[in-house]
Amino acid sequence: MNTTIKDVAKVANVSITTVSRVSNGSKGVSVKTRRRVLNAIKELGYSPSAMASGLKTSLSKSIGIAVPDTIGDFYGEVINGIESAATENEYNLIISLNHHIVKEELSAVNFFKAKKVDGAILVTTSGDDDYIHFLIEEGYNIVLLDRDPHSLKVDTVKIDNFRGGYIATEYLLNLGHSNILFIEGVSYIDSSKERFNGYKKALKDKKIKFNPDFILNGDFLVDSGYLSVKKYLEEHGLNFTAIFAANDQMAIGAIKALNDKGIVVPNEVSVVGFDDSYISPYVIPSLTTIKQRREEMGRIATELLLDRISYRDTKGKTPRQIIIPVELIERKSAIPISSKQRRG
Amino acid sequence: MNTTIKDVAKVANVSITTVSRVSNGSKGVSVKTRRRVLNAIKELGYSPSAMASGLKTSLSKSIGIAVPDTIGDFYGEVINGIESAATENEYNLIISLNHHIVKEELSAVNFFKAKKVDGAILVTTSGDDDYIHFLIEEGYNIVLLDRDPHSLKVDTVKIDNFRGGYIATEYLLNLGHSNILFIEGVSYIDSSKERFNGYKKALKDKKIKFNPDFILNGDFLVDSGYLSVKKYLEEHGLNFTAIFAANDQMAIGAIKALNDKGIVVPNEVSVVGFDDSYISPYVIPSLTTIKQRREEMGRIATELLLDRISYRDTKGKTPRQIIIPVELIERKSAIPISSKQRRG
DNA sequence: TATAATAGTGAAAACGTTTTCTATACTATA
DNA sequence: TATAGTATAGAAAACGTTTTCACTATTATA
Repeated sequence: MNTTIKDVAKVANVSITTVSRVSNGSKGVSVKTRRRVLNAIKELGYSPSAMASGLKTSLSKSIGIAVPDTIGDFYGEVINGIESAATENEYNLIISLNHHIVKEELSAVNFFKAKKVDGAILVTTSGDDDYIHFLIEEGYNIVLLDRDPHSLKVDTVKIDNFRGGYIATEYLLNLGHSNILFIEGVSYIDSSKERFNGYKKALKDKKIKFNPDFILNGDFLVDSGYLSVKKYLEEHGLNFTAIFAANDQMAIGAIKALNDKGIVVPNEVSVVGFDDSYISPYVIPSLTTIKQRREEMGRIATELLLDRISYRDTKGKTPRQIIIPVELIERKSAIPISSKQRRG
Repeated sequence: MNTTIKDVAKVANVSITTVSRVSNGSKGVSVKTRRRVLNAIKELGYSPSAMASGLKTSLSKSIGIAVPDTIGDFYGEVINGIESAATENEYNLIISLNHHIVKEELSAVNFFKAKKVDGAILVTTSGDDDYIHFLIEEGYNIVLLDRDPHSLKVDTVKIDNFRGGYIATEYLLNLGHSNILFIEGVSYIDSSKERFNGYKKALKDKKIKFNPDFILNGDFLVDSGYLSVKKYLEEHGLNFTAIFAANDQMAIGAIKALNDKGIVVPNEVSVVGFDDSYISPYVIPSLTTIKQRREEMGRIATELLLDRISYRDTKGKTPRQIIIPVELIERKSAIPISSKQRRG
C-alpha cells in the first residue's frame, strides 16, 4: 500500500540517497535529477515516513501538549494558537487531556516520552513541580503556559493575571463600589491566585479593608459562579454592590444567581469578569471583563519551544518568561454605584 | 540521553529479543527472567521508542483528527470524547485544525499520511467528497463525524439533526407559534441543512406554509445570529413570534439583537436553540434547546475507527452509520404565544 | 597541460525496534 | 533409554529513512 523511498528511486532511476536529498530539500542534486525525482514523487504519491526519518534523526517533528480539557473557550483558543504555530513550522501536535487530574498530567508526560516528542507545552494544572523539574534535568524541552515557573528553570508564558485582577478591582472601586465579592477559580492554579492578589492589592491601594467573607469559592466553571453567589445571598443577603469573578463563566453564573433572586445587574450589582470569552459581548447585560490574548499565548509558547528545540541547548539558555498584557473591556455589566445603594 | 532496548538488555544480561518480549508482554519468557528485565526497565526508566517499533510494525498507534477549530464548545467536547477513547486504547491523538478551510483539511490529511497514522476521524467541514473517496480506495481507515456519508462507503457517526430540527420546530408550533424564523448555520455543512429540513417538515406536517423570508443566514457563530436578526428586524419589523436557531450561539446572538430593540424574550418572542451548550442554562432567559451528546459522538467515532484498524479489513466490512438521538431541553426562552401576539 | 577544487552521485552503515528462525535444555512419553 | 515435544533464549534480518564517506566527472586555477 505504501510507497517508499525505494520505489521512487527505482522509478526515477537514481539511488535512494538522491531521493532523500530531494525530498528533504538538501542541496547537492543537479536541477535535472531533482526534476526527475520530483516527478517520480508526485507520480507515486510518495510521502516520507515520519517514523523512519524520526528514527534516524531522533527528531519526531512533533510536540506534545498537555492540557486540562478543551471545554470552555480558554483552552480551546490556546490550542488554536499552538496548533497554528506548530503547523506553520511543520510540527504536529500530539494532544493529551488530563481532565484536571494531576496523575493524568504525569501520565501524559510519559506518553510524550514514549512518542519521543521534541518538546512539550504544559498548560496549567498541577502544583506539582517535582516531575517537571525532573524532566528539565533530563534535558527535555518544556514550556509552561499560564503557570508560574516558581523556582523552575523553564520558559513560561502567561498573561498578566495580577494586573488583570488589579485593574478590574480598581475599575469597580473607581465606580464607587467598595463591597466587592471575589469569586475564586481553582485554588491551586496560579492564575487564580494572582488575580486574587491583584484584587487585594487594589483594595489596599484605595485603603479599603479586605473582607475575607467576600471571597467565594469557585472552580472556573459557570455552575460554581452560580452556586457560590446563590449560597452567599442566602446566608448574607445583599450586602455588596459588585462582584469580580476570576473568569467570565463564573461571572455569567453569578449574574444568573442574582437574576434568580430578582436582583438586577448592573443596576443593583455590578459584575466584572475575566477572559473576554466569545460569548461575553452577547450575554445580557454584556459583560465588562479583562481581555487576554489566548491565541497569542499559545503561539508564543510554541515559538519559545521550537526555538529551544532548534538550539538543542536545553539547559544552557536562561529561561525566558513572557508576560502578555491584559486590558479592561468596558461593557454594560458594571456601572457607577447609585446613591440608593450607597445609602443602603 | 535516551535509554534504548540495548541498555536494558545489558543491565538485565539478556538479549534485546527478550527485552522486547517483556516490554510488549509477549509470552515465552520465564518468570525469573521477566522479573529481572522488568527491574532493569524500571531502573533505567526505559520506554520503547514508538518510532522504532512503529517502523517495524507499521502501526503508529496514533490516530489523526481533522477538525475545523476548537472554539465554542461543540468541537471541544467532541475532541474530549475522542481523546478519552483513544487514550484508553493506548492510542494517541494527532490533531489538525483547518479553520474551516477546505484546502487545509486536505493538507491535514496529507499530514496524516506522512505521520502514518493508523486512521483518521474527519470532523465535518467540506462538501468535497472526492479526496475522501480517494483515501478510502487507498485503504485508509476513516470515520466521518457530524457529516453525512452521501455516497461514500465509510463509517459515520452523527446526531439526529433532522429530528432535532423537527422537534424544536414542532415544540414551537405546539406552543401556538406559526411565524418562526430559522437561522441557518454554514450552508455546506450537512448538519445545518438537516436541521433546516426538520424545520420544514414540521411546518408541513402542521400545514403551515413555509415562508422563505423567514430563513436567515448564519455561520454558527454568535455574531451571525445577532447580525442576521438585527438586519431582519430593521427590514421587516417584528412580524414573527418565534426563532429557531441552528445552534445555541446564534440563538444567544438573536436574543441579544431582540433585547437591543427592546423586544423581550420570551414574552414577545420565543427562542429555541440547538446544541445545549454549557452556557445555555445560564443565559437570561435560560435557553430551550436540543441536546446532543457531543462527547459520546467523539467516543463512538473513535471506537468505530479502532475497530476497523484492528480488523485491518478496511474495505471488507460494510460501512456503519451511527445516529445519536437528540432530545429537547425545556427551559425558559420559549413559552406559549400570548393572546396579544395572536391579535397583532 | 597539470593540478586542485567542486559538483553530483551512490554504497553502506546506522537508528531502535519486532519477528523469524535456530539452538539449547528440559520434560514427558514410549 | 531413546525420542518427541515444549519452554526458553538469542542471532540476525528487516522496517524506511539519513548521513558519512568515497568515487567520478567537471570546472577553475596555475
